[in-house]
Amino acid sequence: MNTNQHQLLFDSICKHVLFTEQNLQTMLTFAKIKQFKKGQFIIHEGAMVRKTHFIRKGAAIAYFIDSSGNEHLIQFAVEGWWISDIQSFVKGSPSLLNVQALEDTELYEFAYDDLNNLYKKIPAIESYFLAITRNAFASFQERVLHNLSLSAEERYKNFVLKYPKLELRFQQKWIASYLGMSAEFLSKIKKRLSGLQ
Amino acid sequence: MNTNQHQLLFDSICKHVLFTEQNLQTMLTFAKIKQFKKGQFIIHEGAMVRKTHFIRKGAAIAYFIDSSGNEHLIQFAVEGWWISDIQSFVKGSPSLLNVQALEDTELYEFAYDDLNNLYKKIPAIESYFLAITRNAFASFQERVLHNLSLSAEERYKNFVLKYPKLELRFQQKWIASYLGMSAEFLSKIKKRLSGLQ
DNA sequence: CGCGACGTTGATTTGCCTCAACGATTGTGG
DNA sequence: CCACAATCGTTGAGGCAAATCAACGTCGCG
Repeated sequence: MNTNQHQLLFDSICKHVLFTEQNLQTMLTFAKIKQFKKGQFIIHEGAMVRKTHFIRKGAAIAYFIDSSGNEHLIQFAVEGWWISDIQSFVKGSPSLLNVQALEDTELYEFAYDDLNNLYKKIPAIESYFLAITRNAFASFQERVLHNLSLSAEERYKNFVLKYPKLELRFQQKWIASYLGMSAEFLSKIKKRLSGLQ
Repeated sequence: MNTNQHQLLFDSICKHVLFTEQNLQTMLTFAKIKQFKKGQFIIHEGAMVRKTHFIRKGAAIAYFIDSSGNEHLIQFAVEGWWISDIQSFVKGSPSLLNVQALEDTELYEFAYDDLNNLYKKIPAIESYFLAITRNAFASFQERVLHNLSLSAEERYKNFVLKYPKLELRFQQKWIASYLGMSAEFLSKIKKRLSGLQ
């Protein structure tokens, strides 16, 4: 097992805390590496999976299906991002979300209990999770703020500025859902914007 | 300084991690206790305050003022809750939010750097912050989900069920703002609901 | 007591949704 | 590798949930 193949995870951690290659090796003994084909489910709604995932390759989404059968995108993830159903992960309750691979995907899977043990062995990992959880929290707060204060068109323009790569990589219906508008309306917004410039 | 007067903070921490009274005493040496009169600002928009606050008594809100001058409520807080501008706190950027006391309020103030030092002395505090940040993250995710999938009336009914005490304690205009609807529309919803039962 | 903020109610408007039909693209099995 | 299906994106018509605007009653506070 060489570090090179785990560079993405290593870098992600080093960005926030002091971390050695030895630490990484220890951490990896707690991880399962899994592969998913495009379209496969990483977590199924209703499943009891107290796990979180770090994507090494590919892309995935987490979405919710409401009582009318409409799908609502909660989160995107690509290489270097974490994805899970945080509510289920924290509370140990059944998953409310589906997490699905949108491309062939390779990821690290960590179980809740294993992480707690890891924190004891390597406190820096807990610091790392505090840092990234705080960032995720801040970005969800920003999303709420945008939902409250911006029009559909402004939200879309904002999204393209913030995530130009996601815009190209994910289908428009998912982007529309993420932004809280219908796919048809996003299509009209894009037409309007391209006509203007 | 006796523990009794700090029971609320102590309990909040003990709910998540192992914590001694000695730990609490150490933690308190890093805290400032402050008082605010009803209406006073705890954090002003634009201020550089890398601080977070735990409310011992009273009530506060964090809200955003958009480019049209409309106020949007991001967060409520009462006794036993933490409140800050998380973005500003994490990044060290100027505050985007106003944090304001809605009643006479007493709180503990912790500076970002002090907390980092505290984590080194008492690792349990970092575990505690990971736990509560994760909870806050999960509840913002739930809020996004509700915004995406529920009608205004459903969001309101949900809110009353989840926070019956907040419903009584905060003005309706703030509750409407929190739920992403106009104050007038919330008024109409309440009338409709009271008429039905 | 009087002023200003808050809450209520109704009339009108609007941003966005829904539905439907059609073109474009992608995936799949023969 | 092509044919066909399925999914996705586009466009337009019509509708609705919620916003906005305005007027008035009410409450709390200096």
